[in-house]
Amino acid sequence: MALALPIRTRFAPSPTGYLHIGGLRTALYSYLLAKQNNGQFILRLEDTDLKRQVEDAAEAIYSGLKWAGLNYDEGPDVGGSFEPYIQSQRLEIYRERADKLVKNGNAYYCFCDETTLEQMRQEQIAKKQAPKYDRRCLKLSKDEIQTRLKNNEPHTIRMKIPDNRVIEVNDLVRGKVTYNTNELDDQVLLKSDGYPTYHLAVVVDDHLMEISHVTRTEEWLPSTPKHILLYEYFGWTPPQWAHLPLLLNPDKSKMSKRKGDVAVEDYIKKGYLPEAMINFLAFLGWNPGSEKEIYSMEELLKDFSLEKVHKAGAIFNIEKLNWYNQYYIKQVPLEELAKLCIPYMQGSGLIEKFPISNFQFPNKFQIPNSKKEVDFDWLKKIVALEQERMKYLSEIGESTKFFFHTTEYDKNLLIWKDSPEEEIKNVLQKLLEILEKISQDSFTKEKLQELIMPEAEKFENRGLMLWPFRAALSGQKASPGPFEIAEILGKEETIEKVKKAIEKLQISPNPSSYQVRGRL
RNA sequence: GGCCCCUUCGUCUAGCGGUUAGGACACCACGCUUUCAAUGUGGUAACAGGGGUUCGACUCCCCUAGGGGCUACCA
Repeated sequence: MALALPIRTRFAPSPTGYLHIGGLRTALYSYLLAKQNNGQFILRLEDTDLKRQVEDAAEAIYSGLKWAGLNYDEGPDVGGSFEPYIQSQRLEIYRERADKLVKNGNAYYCFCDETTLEQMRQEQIAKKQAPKYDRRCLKLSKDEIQTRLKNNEPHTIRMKIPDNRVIEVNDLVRGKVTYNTNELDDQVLLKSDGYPTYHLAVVVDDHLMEISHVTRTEEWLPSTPKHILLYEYFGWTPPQWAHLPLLLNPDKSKMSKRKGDVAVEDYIKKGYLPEAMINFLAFLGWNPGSEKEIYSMEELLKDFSLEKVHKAGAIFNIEKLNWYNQYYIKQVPLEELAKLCIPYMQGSGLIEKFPISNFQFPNKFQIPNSKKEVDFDWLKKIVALEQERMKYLSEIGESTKFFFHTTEYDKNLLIWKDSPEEEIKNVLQKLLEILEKISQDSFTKEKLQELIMPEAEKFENRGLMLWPFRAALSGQKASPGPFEIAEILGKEETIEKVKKAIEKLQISPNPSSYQVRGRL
């Protein structure tokens, strides 16, 4: 085996304003490859398209990677010995390299403007030819080039692709792929605005930054022969390539913004845990070959290997992500989970926001539009009830709102199966009597259960009492059980809610709901 | 259109010449159960098609079909 060079990988997104979920997986694989070999993982921003500049776009990338635990050793915001890591700050470097290629005859000036090129393309398409630059500027005389340059005519620098050569790409996941240079276009390397295209910049930077393994998605495979040629022109040793399968929409098209949530930020907002996201993403295109499905980052570092990466694209299946997330939510210690839930409770208006500058975690939380104040332990109890029900953290607002506010519900919700309203009312009356006898001090789940269950058992089906009880407290079709809710609510509020339910049943039935109930 | 890549249950996948084609998600049924969730048990469900090679093909080769990517002074 050859002496192994230090492994350096990079994640090189273009800052578009958000971190793409597919980008995160690419970053993950790159990170794993570097870190499992004691190598370095680098972040580089490829902002070479002026038309797509987005203000503060880098921030989403930094924070998304950090959220996922993909800490980079070098990058724009952390520095490193190959600075700068932002391509728009390296323009001189690319210009210099491009000039060198022109000097060596591997590239040439092109003065064609966009309309000329577009016209050319249209004509070629009309003639059913493959659109390709016709090299008209390659035929320009030295003198003409000189005068046009002197006149400051806008121009680009194009790569000169050799005729009829077979270029072999040796890809770590795809094996050997060959291309004939006749199919390649004379790629623009330096644009007329002085910015490099991806192709120039990526080759120059990967070389200068001593990247050993280029991991990127499959869409780049067709341009790899151009990159190989550039390495050759420069006299550099190319890196190893690994072209990863694409992440697909359910309709099998490349995942895009138009077809659903594609920004990591969206998933954070929804309340996905980084552990779940990493585990899920890792398995989209790779698996250990065993039946183990739960993987922490440490375990991934141990078992991940490029050889086991798939070739076919993988559909981003949100159901599976949900399952992973639910699994990981159940693993989080309650104290921590409750803390994680607080921003979501604030976001949905369950509790007041507190100043972010407050480093101190508050002891008391205000409930909006109410004088009520609750403490962290109380919130923790609520979170405990939801822990095994939540698919993602943002559900907490909807599923627990009845603990915080009085909520409206249809009185039919109180009806157990086909029981007459009158009977439900009596049951709730009976329940009320029991509740009133319990002191606030012993208003616990256990005590309530001890006193109420025997009463409920007297009915043919205990649901006759337990259902209306639960419905009265939650006002929801689905919720935790009545005893758990009652304990958290406390005696006063529990009784208030039961009374309210009884009142509902006393109001004369409104005709429409009567019909909805149906006599069928 | 041209070039390239890909193809096992609906989805993520195991399989690397001989398996009752395995697992997970989802789905369905049953159990537990006041609802939901969780959980337990069981179930439905796949080798794109056609040729070869071979004693034997999901596995190797070829063709076809289907899907995807690229084909910009975007990445």
